This record gives sequence, C-alpha cells and structure tokens, in this order.
Amino acid sequence: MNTSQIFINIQKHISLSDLEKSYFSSFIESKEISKKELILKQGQTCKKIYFVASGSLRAFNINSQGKESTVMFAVQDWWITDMYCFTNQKPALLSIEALEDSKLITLDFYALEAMYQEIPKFERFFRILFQNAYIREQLRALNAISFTTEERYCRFVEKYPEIVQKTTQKQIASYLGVTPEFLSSIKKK
Amino acid sequence: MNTSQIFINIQKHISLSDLEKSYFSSFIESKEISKKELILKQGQTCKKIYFVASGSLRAFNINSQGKESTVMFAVQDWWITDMYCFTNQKPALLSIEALEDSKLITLDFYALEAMYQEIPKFERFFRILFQNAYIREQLRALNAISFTTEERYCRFVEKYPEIVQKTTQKQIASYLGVTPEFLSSIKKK
DNA sequence: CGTCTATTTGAATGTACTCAAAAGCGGTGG
DNA sequence: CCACCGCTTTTGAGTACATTCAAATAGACG
Repeated sequence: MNTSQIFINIQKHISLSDLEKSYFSSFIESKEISKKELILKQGQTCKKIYFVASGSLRAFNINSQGKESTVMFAVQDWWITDMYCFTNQKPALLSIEALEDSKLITLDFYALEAMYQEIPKFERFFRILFQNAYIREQLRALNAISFTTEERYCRFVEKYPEIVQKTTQKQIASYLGVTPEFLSSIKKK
Repeated sequence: MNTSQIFINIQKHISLSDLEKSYFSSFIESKEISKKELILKQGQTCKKIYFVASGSLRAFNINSQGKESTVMFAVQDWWITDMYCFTNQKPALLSIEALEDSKLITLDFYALEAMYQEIPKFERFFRILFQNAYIREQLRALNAISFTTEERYCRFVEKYPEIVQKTTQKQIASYLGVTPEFLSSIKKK
C-alpha cells in the first residue's frame, strides 16, 4: 500500500515520527472500488472513515418520498464517511458510491478511538479537519438561504471545477436541492 | 466569575484536574451583555469564542442585497462565534447579537491556541465539539434540500422549543430561508 | 447496433416572493 | 396608566420561481 499520500495530508497539520507513522500504518487498510460501487448503504452501520487516495465519491440520502439528495462529494485527498452514523454507530442516513474507479484508505471506528488514545496528536489533526468541515457546511447553509439557485450553481462550478467534470448534472442538481429539469433551464443562460 | 457551569460542559467530554482548571480559568473572561447588544459586527475581525452561561444569542449575515439570514442560535450551554473568521482571522461574515440579557464566558483566539499547546486534552474537547457541529450542519443541509418548508418549520419547533420562545418569527423565517410573510401563511394551518 | 440513462424542451401547476396595507404588540414617555 | 411609536405579524393580490409530467433528443456503454 502506498501511504505517502495520506501522510502528506496528515502532515499538513501535525508532524509524525517514523514510529508514529508505522503505528498508524498498522491500523489502516487499503481498498479499491470500481465505478458505481457502494461502500456504504443507507441503513447499514457505518464502521469506517475513508481517505480518497485517488478517484472520487459521492454521499447521498434518499428520503421517504424517494427524493435523492447529494450531501457531499469527495475527490482525491478528501476524507469521507457518514459522520453522523460513524460517530454514534447508528444506521447510516447516507449511501456512499464511487463516481469512478477509486483507491481508498480506510480507518476503522475502534482503530481511530485507539489512535486518539495512543497518539493524541491525532486529536489535533481531526480537530482541525472537523473545524474546517464545520466552517464549510456553515458557509454552505448560508449560501443556500442567501443566494438564488443560479448564483449557487455558478459558485459551485467556480469552486469545484474538478467535481463538475466527474459528476452528472442530475447529481449537481440534487446537491443544490433543485430538479435536473430546472438546472437545465438555468444552464441555457 | 462562576465557572462551574463551563467546567460541567467541558467535563462532558474530558476530565480536568484542579490545576488544569485553574490554568484554564486564568485565560477566560466573563462578559455581560444586554438584549440587542452586538458582540460581533460583520466586517470586524473575530477574536473570541463565546460560551453562553445564561441567556441566548443569534448569529446572522446580511448579504449585498440587504437580505438577512440567521445562521445559528445559541442558548445556555452552547458555544458560539463566527468560526470562519475566528479560525482564519479574517473579517467576520456574521454579526452576533443577544436575544436577551446574557452572561458569556469568552476565550481569546491566542489563549485557545496556547491552551491546545499546554493541555492537549482540549484538542480532544474541541475535536468532539466541532465533530458534533459538523454533523449538525450536515443534517441541516440535508433537511434544507430534502424537506418542504412546512416540514422544516415543524421540525425546528419540535427540536428547539426553547429557541422558539426566545426569538421572533421573522428570525426563524430568516433561519429557514423564507420570508416572514410566507412563514406566517404556513402557521395558519 | 440497441438499450439505458441523462439531458433538454414545453405546458400546466404549485410554491414562494414582492409589495402594500391593516392589525397586533411591546416599550417608552408624558 | 394611558397614548403613541415602531416593529412584527397577518392578509391579500399579483408575479416570479421551481416542480411535475410527458415526450423528444442526445450520450454512454456493452
């Protein structure tokens, strides 16, 4: 398994000794998945958190009326899981699927808890990760109630051009919370 | 200053020795504010994070078209700040005002950084705090694109009855992202 | 090449907003 | 303690935004 990439990611925020790296390495597993494969199904218990070494993924929810909503995308160098379910060990609200063939590094819930104990620096790493994730989601919520759909679409395309390439318009529509037909009519302009 | 309340809050997730408590106490300050007073104005740099010892607050943004959006409410025992601005030390996107006379405990940005160094357990505390905040915001985003306004209003009232008491309908409307007129028409049912 | 899904287009409908005006409510000063 | 002021809430009419449904077109994939 090629672990250099995940250590570069981690060492953006904390530094690790060789010993700590090998300890961490003993906990992680690599996983390859092919396009459209699901790594988590809504209703299952979510036991792992995933680091995207290559490829891209999408997390989505299907509600009781059958409406699909994309909650997040994850491209190379991002972390993804159903954090609600992962933290509380409850049935997942989200399904997570690969948008293309992808390589992941997985970290188990109990392994992560052990990591926090053994190498408290990881508390710092994930503190920063969650802090940024929180800020991102709060800005997204503000965006959603403060801008028109057209503005939000344009901002999304500007901010995440690499995601736009890898996904469909239908999925972007379900991320913005509008129908594919309406997004299509916006694009005409 | 009565600090027992904030230590109860902190000790929900980590335990502190008397020494650590007194170290922490040396960093915090208490602040009393009256109804409608602003503790942060959009555009200012946000230097502090606030713990609500009593009372309640509201964080909101006014966009370039003058539209006001409530981003979060905070009641007793909650933490609040403009996390984007606090983390990056950039001009605040949010203003924060008191909904009633309130008592706050404030922690300065640099003091918090020092705390992380001196008592790494605080990395854990805030890791858990941000993790929960992230989950909450993600669920909110899912709510927003997955349910109707009526459903979202009912869920809000059920989930946060104590906030409903302390705020106006106009502010709830701006939290849900609809006009006060429309929220009024929903309530008739 | 045929099948399946995504995208586009358009018409009809419903949801939510704007604007304006009236009614309700709380706080303040006389 | 009451009258007035300012702000919130309600109500309604007209308009704009967004959805539903159906059908046609375009692309992706085996």
